[in-house]
Amino acid sequence: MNNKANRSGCPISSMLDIFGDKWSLLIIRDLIFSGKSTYGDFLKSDEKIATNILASRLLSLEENGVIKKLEHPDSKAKVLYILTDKGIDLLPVLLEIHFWSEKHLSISPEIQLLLKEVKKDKEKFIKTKTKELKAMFDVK
Amino acid sequence: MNNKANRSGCPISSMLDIFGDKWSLLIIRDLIFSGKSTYGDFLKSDEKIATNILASRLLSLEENGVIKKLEHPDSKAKVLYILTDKGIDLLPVLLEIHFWSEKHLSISPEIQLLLKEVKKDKEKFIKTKTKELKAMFDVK
DNA sequence: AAAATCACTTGCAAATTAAAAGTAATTATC
DNA sequence: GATAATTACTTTTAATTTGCAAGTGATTTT
Repeated sequence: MNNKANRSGCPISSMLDIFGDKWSLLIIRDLIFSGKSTYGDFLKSDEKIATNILASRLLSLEENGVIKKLEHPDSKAKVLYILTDKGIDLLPVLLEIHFWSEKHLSISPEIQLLLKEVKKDKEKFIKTKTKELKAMFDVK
Repeated sequence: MNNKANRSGCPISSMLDIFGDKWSLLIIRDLIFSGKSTYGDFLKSDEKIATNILASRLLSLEENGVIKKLEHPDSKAKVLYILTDKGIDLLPVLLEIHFWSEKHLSISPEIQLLLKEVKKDKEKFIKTKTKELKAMFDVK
C-alpha cells in the first residue's frame, strides 16, 4: 500500500488519502464506540475484515499517527491498540456520518433511538465522550 | 463494481458501502463547494481522476440517490449533474472532515482562514449553505 | 464540411483486495 | 512439562479494482 500519496492540498482529499477505503473508519468506530482494542477484537466485527487487510490498515493508521500500539496489560501474546488525540478527534466526523445514515439509510430502531438522544446536545456528547476517551487512552 | 453490498447494519459501515473509496466524496465536494456540475468539470479537479473511474462513481452515486443526471441547459452535448437532498445533507460530514484536517494535517493558510470563519457559527453556515444548494438544485 | 468538444467506453497492465492456509510467540490445559 | 489453544500476524494465490491510454459517437463550433 502506498500511504504516502498526497493527491492535492485539499483537506478532504488529504483526509481520504488516509481513510478513503471501506475499512479504516470501521476500526476507528470499533475503538471509539465498541471498546475494542485488540487485533482479535477487530476481526470479530460484523463486517468480517480479512486478516491481511486488518494488519495493513492497523499499520497505516499507526503510521499516520491515528492509533498507537502498546503492550497489553493482560498478556504478552496480545497487543493493545489505542487512539491518539488525532484519532479521538474523528468522533465528530463519525457522528455526522451516523446522523446522515440515520436520515437517509435504513438503520435499526435501537441505534435511531441512541442517535436521537445524542442529537439533543451534540456538543455536550462530543465533549463528554472525548474526555472519556482521552482518560481511557491516557493512562496507557 | 458491486454497489449493492451491505456488509452490516451499522450506519458507518452502510455509509462506507457507498462512499468508502478515494473518489466519491471528492465529487460531492466539487458539487457542494466548487460549483462543478459536468463530467468535464470533475475531470479538471486537482486530484486527476481517471475517466473510467469518474464514470463508474457518477453511476454509483446516481444509483444511490445522491446525485441526479439532467439535461444541460446550455448544450445537448453536456450533462448536468446535481445533488439530491440526500447529497446536500453530506455537508456536515464534509465540514467535520475539513475541521479534522485543519487541526491534524497541513492545510493552506487561505483554507484555514475560511474554516475559522465557518467554525464561528457552524449551524448558521450549514443552514445558509444548505438553503443555497437546495435553491440551486431545485429549479432544475 | 471539418475540426473541436463532450461524455463517455474499451482494453490492458498494475495494484489492491479477499480468502485461505501457515507461522511464531505466548498462554492455558492435561 | 508436554500438548493444545490462543494471539497476532504473514504468505500465497485468485479475483477484483484501479489507472492509463486510446478509442467512439453525438453534438457544437469554426
